[in-house]
Formats: sequence, C-alpha cells, structure tokens
Amino acid sequence: MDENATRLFILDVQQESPDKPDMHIWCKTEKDEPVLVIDRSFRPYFYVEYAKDTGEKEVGELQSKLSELIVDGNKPEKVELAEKKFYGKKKHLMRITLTRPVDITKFSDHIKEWKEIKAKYEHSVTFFRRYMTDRKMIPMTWIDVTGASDTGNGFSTIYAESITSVHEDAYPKLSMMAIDIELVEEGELDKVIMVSIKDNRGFKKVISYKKADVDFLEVVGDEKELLKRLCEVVRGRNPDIIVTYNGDRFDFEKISQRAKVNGLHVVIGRTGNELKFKKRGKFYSAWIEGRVHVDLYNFVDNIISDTLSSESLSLDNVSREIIGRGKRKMEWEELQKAWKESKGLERLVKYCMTDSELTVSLAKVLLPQIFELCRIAGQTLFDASRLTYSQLIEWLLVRKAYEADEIIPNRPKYEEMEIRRRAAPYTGGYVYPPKEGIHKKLALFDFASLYPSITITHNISPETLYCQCCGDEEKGPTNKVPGEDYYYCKAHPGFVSGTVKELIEKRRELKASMQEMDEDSDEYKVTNSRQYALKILANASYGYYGYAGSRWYSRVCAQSITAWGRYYIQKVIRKAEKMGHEVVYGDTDSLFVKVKSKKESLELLDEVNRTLPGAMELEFQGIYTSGLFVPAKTGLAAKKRYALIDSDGEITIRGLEIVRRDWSGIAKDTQEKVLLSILRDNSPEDALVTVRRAVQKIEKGKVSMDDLVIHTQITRPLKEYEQISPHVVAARKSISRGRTVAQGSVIAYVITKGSGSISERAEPSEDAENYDPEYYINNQVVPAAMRILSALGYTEDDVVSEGETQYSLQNFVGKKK
DNA sequence: TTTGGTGTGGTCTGGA
DNA sequence: TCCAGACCACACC
Repeated sequence: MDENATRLFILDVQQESPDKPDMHIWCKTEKDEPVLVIDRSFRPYFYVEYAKDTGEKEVGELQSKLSELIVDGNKPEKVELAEKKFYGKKKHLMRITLTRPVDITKFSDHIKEWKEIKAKYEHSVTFFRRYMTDRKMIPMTWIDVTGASDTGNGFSTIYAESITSVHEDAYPKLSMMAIDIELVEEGELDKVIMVSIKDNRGFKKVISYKKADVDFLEVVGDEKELLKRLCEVVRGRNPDIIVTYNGDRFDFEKISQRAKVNGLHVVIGRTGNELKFKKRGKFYSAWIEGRVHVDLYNFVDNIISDTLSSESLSLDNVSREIIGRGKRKMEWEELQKAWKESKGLERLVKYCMTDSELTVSLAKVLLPQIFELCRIAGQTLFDASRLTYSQLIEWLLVRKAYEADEIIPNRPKYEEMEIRRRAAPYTGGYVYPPKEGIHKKLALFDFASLYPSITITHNISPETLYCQCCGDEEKGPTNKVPGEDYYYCKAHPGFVSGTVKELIEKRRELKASMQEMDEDSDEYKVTNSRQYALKILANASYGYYGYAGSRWYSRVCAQSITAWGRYYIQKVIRKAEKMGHEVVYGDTDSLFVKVKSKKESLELLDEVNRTLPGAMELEFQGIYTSGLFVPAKTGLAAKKRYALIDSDGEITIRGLEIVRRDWSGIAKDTQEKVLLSILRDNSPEDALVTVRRAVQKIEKGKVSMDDLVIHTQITRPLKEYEQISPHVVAARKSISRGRTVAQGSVIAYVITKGSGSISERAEPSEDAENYDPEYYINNQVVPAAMRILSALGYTEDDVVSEGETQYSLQNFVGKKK
C-alpha cells in the first residue's frame, strides 16, 4: 500500500450530475469515518458501427465529421477507431468520448438517422456503471485512494489521483438504522403521527406529538417538529445504511409529502442535500446521499419471495418466517381510534417501535446476503438490494463483457420484446408420471444445479452455437443437442457459459471450504452468504436466455439447455430401472426411487456419476420413510403434488393445498392433520375423525373468521379481468368502501351466506360478518381432505358416517338444513 | 418491471 | 340445468 494512500470501503458510487463526469464514491475508513472520494478522471463514451464496405477514406471522413459535431454546444472529446468482438466476431467501430454523461443520449439521438452509421452500442449503459465496470470497482470492497483531501461537514473529501483495488474480504463495522412511520387519516390526507428509529448500536426512539408513558418516546409539538426532529436524529446518529420495509413506496414517500406540506426539507443524508427519489422503471426509490437506503421489501419481493411460504410479503409475515418473530397485532381502525381518542397510546407507541425493531432484525439476516450479491454482481448496495434476477445476471455479464472485450448487446426495443414474448413456448423439463398411493423407502436423487452444469458442460453460449471448428467432422458435430439440430463449439469456451462456469466453480470451492469451518463462525456465515449469492446468479442464467428483455437473448440456448436436461434425467431414470429399481416419480432434475438401503442408493449414485460428463453431477439427498402421491382429477396420480416423511418424522409437502395461499386455513389445517394421521401415525381412522370434526365445527358456525380467509393476488388492473372471480369481486367491494387495492395486492376474503354465485358472496375479510358453511365444507375442507384420503381408497361416504351411509356429503349437508 | 416451461385445480361463462 | 372450455392463480423445478 502506498504510504500516502487511504484505505476505504466502498458504500456507494454515483454520478454527481448529468452535466459533469465527476464520480462520487461514498466510503468508510477502517476507523469508521465517512469519506467522499471524488474522481474526475473518467469520461462517458459509446460506440458506433459503420457499414462494413465503408472504404478507408469514408471512415476518415466519418471520423472527422463526428469529431467536429456540435450538439447542444458541445463537441466530443475524442473520436477514435476501435475494434471489439461481438458474439465472438471482430467488429470495427468508432468510440466517441464525451465530457458530460448527458451527452451520451444527446449525441446518440442526434446521429440516429445518419446513413453512414449502421448501429450504436453501449449508449444505454448507465454512466456510473460504466465507470465501475471500466475501473473494475466493486462496491462493498476495499480500495486504496491517494489524492488531496479536505474536511468539513462531518466527512472528509478526497480528490482522487489514484484508486487501487484491495483484495480483502473482511467488512468494516457498518452502522445501520431502521425507520418506520405511522399515519392517521385526516380528511383527504394522511398525516404522520409517529416515527420509530432503531439502530444496531443500541439506540431506539419513537417520536410523536402525543404523550404516552413509554420511556423511549420523545414528545414534540406537532407533525412539523416531528419531521424536523427525525432529520436531526438521523444526522446525529449518522448511520451508513438506512433500512426500511417498503420505504421506497411508503415511509419516505409519505415523509416527503408531509414535509412539503409543512414547508420543510428532508435533509437526512451526509451532505446538506435533500432526500431524492430516483426513477427505477415505473416506480421511484428513495435515495439518501452519503448513506445507503436499503428497502428490504424489494429484496424480499424480487429475490427470496419464492423461498418463502408466507401468504403475503408483509413485514409481519416475512419476519415471522425468517426470524421467527412477528408484530403485535393492531388493526388500522384500532390505530386510528387510539390516536384520535388519545387512548391506549402506549400500545401504539410500542407497536410503532416493533416495526423498526423487526426491520433491524431482518436486516441483520438479509444484509449479509445482499452484500455478497453486490460483490458478485458488482453492483452498488442501493441497486443490488433492488435488482431482479434478470437484472443481476445482466449487470454481471456487462462487467464480464468488458473484461472479455466483447461489445455489450443493446437492450431489445419494445417491439422486439413483443415479438419475443409472442414466440411459441419451447419444451421445458421432463416430468415422470408418479404412481399413486403410499410408497415406502424412497431415495431422492437430484442433479446439482442441473441447468448451469449443462450450460458449462456443453458450452452453451450464443456465439458457440454452430461454430466453424466443430461442425464439419465426418461423423457430424460431437456436441450436438439431443433431438435437435443445434450443436456447440467444444474448443473455445463461450462468453456466457464461461461466466456461468466461474460462478459454479467458485461456489463449489466455497462449499468445500465450508466443510472445515465452524458453523457459528463469522467466516462460515459470510461464506455461506457468498455461495448463496453465486447460486442465485448461476440459476438466473438459464431463465435469462429465454427472457424477452434480455441483452443476451437466445431461445436456442434456452431450448438446448432444457433438451439436455430431459436427456439426462431420462437417462438416469432408465439406468435406475435397468439396475432393477422402481422409479416412483421425477421432475426436471430429480427422481424418487424405491430402495432397500442407503448402500443400494449410493451404488446407483456412483453408477450414474461414472457416466456423467463434465460438471454434471447427481446427488443423493436421502431416504424418505414413505411418500404419498395423490390422484388428480384425471384419475391418474397428480404431478407436482405429494408429501414425504423422513425417519425423524419430518414432513415435506409439495403442491398440496396446505402450501397454497389461495385456500382457507380451515381447509389447509384439516388437510395437514389428515396427512399427519396417515403418514406419521398410520391411523386413517384419526384422519376421518378430524374431517368429521371440522365439518361439524363449520356447520355450528364455530370457526373463527381468520381460519376462513382466502388469499388471492390481484395480478392485473381490475378493469382487465375477463372473468369476474371471487377475489376480483372482493377487491371491487374494498375499493367501493374507500380502501385502495393496487395491482399486486393480495386480497383476503371470505365466502358469506346468501344467494348468488360464489363470487357475489365474496366479502373482504374486514367486512365479512358471517360465512357460508356449505361452501367451506363442500368446496374447501372436504375436497382438500379427500385428496389425501382417496389416495388410500376412502370415499366421501366413509368420511360422513363411517362408511355406513350411502348419502353423499352434499346430501348430508342439505339434510341438516 | 417483474428470468423460463410444466402442471393442477377452482370458478366463471356461454351454449346446448 | 348441465357441461366443456376459458380464464386465472399458484404451485414445482
């Protein structure tokens, strides 16, 4: 390290303004001090491609024409000839270097119609990402910086002369603070009544303007003072990271609105500048200069939601699932009432505090994962916490493209995306039809990262398709897709496949190194987060090939991957059968096999792995004591719906109503009890009793409303529904009663008594005052329970009266009335 | 703005 | 009134 250099940890990288090429890099020193590094040495640029047959003279003319071009009073700094690869093939380009980031758009738009220019490239790469990519700067890692510095405003500024990356995995101490607000309706508007603040250094506080007997409550005069005080406290505690749960679209949005009403500026960053909202697609994100605002909701929604079983992504549900703790219960009306009547305010204050406390706890679990995502995808914390799967892999590929001297393909235009979307779907994974009923001793095998390992093994990349070098052998191409005419190069690693290879190999290394680590150590936790981040990226690569918005779109690659996937799983199934085993079920990358012992399983495993090429590997997950495969409407056993139990009595459930949010609690609970009776207790009699009891309870009207609620998402604008389903009706009712239902909202509703269709009787759960027993018996509890019981040969009659009556349940209910 | 295809099942809708 | 097919949501991998 240069003795004059300062070692810094990168928190955020951003462009200072559209008019200047200055990069602002917000950092922390090892001693926990904030530092702003300003780098003025970088310039924005983009490429143009001229027509192939352009002569030398014309090239020169174009170059000088571009050099002299004045747009909006500015000229390019440089126009130089460049050569880069495009999908592996050389292309001749001109690189236009400008001074101001804003000129990228201005110049590229201006020359759009020029006939000498065939194409433009890399003009849509955001300037700060361009900077990070070209300078190999990775957020959440360390750098050594030299340059003149000055101090003031609570942080020092370094005007960078040199910036060098440092190989160091450790993290500095970072301070983090959670913020959460409570609102109350006042006329047309909402008003901020309370804010809670909690950090990871022992600080907690609620600010409000009504008194309550709570020690961490600070009472101020009114809303204006509350907002002012909030800003002071944030600046005083000076956190590096501010975490919220839905702060982008709620807390900061409201804070900002109310500040405006009160004639205040929200100054909570490290400079004197106001809170900003950065446009991201359709929505805005709250951005705080000098700190990083992480809105955990985005990360949960984009990245981890499908690993969760919560019926909605509320802070309550998500924290219950991830950290095992939820919120105190308080309804919106109750909160309003407490405030307006100044009664039970202690409860309200504590309720508000809980939100921030949960957010901090959640952040302690999730931030380490997001940090690693930053490092692997090379994106800022602000961005990495908000990116989707496809965006993460895309920015990683953008970085890799620069390193490989590849041109970054342009994003598809809207029309192109529409064409891609309309294309007929290609064939996906293979599902081996299950055999109905209970099976004892099932070994589960699956491929380790099936699609990434196929991508690597067969070098599946857009530019390795139909290569010149491997296609014309006498016997035909050796690396040919089974059942298709596609083939891929064997000699030269592809760009995308090479990137996936790095991810997978790194992950395997880390996983191996974890074997020797203490599971409670920080090292283990960090490594675990890292391997998880690598997995996220590697798994995103297949879907990205088939995604309409992809820069490296290739249906053929996606098709090839699934074709090989089908080939390998079928090969394994055949092998197992050949060795005398019965295969009970398989889906895409997995298979269930009846076995006698673990030893037998391992023999099969070895036998298979012996013949698998490259990175392909089958893994043995273990043996389940028994597995239940239920029938489908068709009469055959249903795919993707089954339950397993292992020797510890642990149950695994896939696809059944129990794991679906659009079924009522009573139906799911009953189904689960039935399943346990059968799988764990081996007592179908208990199961029948359970169902009868549930039915009786419903008939007597004794079921609590909470257990009757059905959750269904509104996935489109309400007007666009062609079919008016129960959740749509419930949503409409909600709106007519003054509540807001946005696209993406999860509607909670109950089917009530009365006449008309099921939909017409759907009431938002808040308004439902009764329920329709017949519906919950015939359409919820009984079908869910029968799904399990019928796999064992029971019928509805058995449920109703111990097999002695011929009345169907429908009649049974009818008679009772 | 939401990576891909495969599959199940509920409710509605409209024609017989 | 019945029923098939469309529509829709949500699971699996």
